[in-house]
Amino acid sequence: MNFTVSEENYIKAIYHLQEESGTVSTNALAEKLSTKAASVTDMMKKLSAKKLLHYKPYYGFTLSAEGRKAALFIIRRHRLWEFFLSQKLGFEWEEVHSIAEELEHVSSKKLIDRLDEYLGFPPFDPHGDPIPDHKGKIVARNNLPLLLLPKNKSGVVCHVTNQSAEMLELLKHKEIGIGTRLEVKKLFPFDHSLEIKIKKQTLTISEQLAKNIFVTYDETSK
Amino acid sequence: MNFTVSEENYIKAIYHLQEESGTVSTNALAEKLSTKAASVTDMMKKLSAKKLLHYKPYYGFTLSAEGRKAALFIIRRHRLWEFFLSQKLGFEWEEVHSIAEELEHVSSKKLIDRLDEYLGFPPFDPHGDPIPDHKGKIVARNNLPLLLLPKNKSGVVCHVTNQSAEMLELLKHKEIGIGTRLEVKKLFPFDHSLEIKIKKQTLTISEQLAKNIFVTYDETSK
DNA sequence: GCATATTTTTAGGTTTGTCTAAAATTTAAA
DNA sequence: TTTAAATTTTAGACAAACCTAAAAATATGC
Repeated sequence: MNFTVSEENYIKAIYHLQEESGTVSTNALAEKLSTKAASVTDMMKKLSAKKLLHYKPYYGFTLSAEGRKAALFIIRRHRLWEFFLSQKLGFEWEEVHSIAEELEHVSSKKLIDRLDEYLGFPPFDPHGDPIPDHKGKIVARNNLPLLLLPKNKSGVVCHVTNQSAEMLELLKHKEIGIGTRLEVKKLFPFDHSLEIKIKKQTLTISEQLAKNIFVTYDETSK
Repeated sequence: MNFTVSEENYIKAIYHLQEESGTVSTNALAEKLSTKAASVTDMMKKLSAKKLLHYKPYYGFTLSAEGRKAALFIIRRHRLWEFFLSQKLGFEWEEVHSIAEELEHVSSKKLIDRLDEYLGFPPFDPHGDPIPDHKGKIVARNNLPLLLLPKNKSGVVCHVTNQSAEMLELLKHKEIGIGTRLEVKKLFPFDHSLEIKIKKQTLTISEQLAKNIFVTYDETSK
């Protein structure tokens, strides 16, 4: 199967929306892709004719097995390039997303499998998202939203959901990254802000930021 | 300046045709791009409106200074990716061209400059073609067609012009690559074939193949 | 349960890059 | 130098991916 750049962007966006919220509406997809609802409807007809999604007019759509498989290969390419950019070319994590957005459409399977090997088959990209393997298989992540981490128990940041440059800039400023070990010390009901400890420092983060941070909680650790 | 994939392919093709034969005709360009003359005329109007080429209907076209600069940056991207594919990912030299053809359209300048640095600022790609630097400057090559290499003087292969998979396959079979040192032993007037010596072996190559091989001739060597 | 608001689809139009067929222009040949 | 051949351009169409505005269908409020 070979897709246009536009088709690939739609497939990927549908996959992500399904992950985030289960359902995908025409308007939600239009917003995600910065396009208009009418354009989405056009493309839905095209993709459903190609059997990539189940589509019933007015009742939304979901990816077919084949569509999901296609999405996973696009995501594989995206995340491997992100890893390459960050690891080999020294890009900051807030820069990699937009460049990988272009590289992901280069579709030689051999290229991607070789790149994967060259990078040492990394299981996660720089944002902590899992990288599908050469068969499109993705590892399950055992993670917890930071807001649910028990107080005074340490966790390790493994994933951030929102990948806007704005949020990544804030995380970088606070020196929070994938792999950072931290503890929640206090929760203020007034504005739902949290006080957390990283190494020796104590700092405050907003509810909005905390919602986007996921940690692995290692029950045996201190 | 930002170009579409199509515009970039036209700019690059015009540059190469100019290099090869000085002039560029509508038909030659159409053939090079596997398209039709009418499509070429359409694009010529577009590119000349963008001041990338000098165009007078019925009298051909040449790249403007700006068009040449654009071409050199596209070629820079292409050749750096070729080098990466061959050097880092272990691709054979006949495989790199078509993959680089896609990668070259990813246009982040920062990406390419970082890649260049990562690769150690290579001056030549795997086919021996020079890689323009970050300012678009290209080094002059001091090379000689194999047919003009004096008999019994050794030269080093530095460049092959035809980059079809067919020719590269043949070169690989005969174990001739960039950097191979060889000598011309005999020239047969009947079919213009050559007998050459590589290391300890003697082998025969056709005129057709020899025409596409260029060597550096080091006068001080044996 | 009906009227109104929201969402989604349809209808019709635009741009980019392509095509075929016909017309215009230049080149070559007799 | 005049005519035939080859090349190039124009004219008109088409597909992909997008748009706006209007119509259709679904969801919501009273």
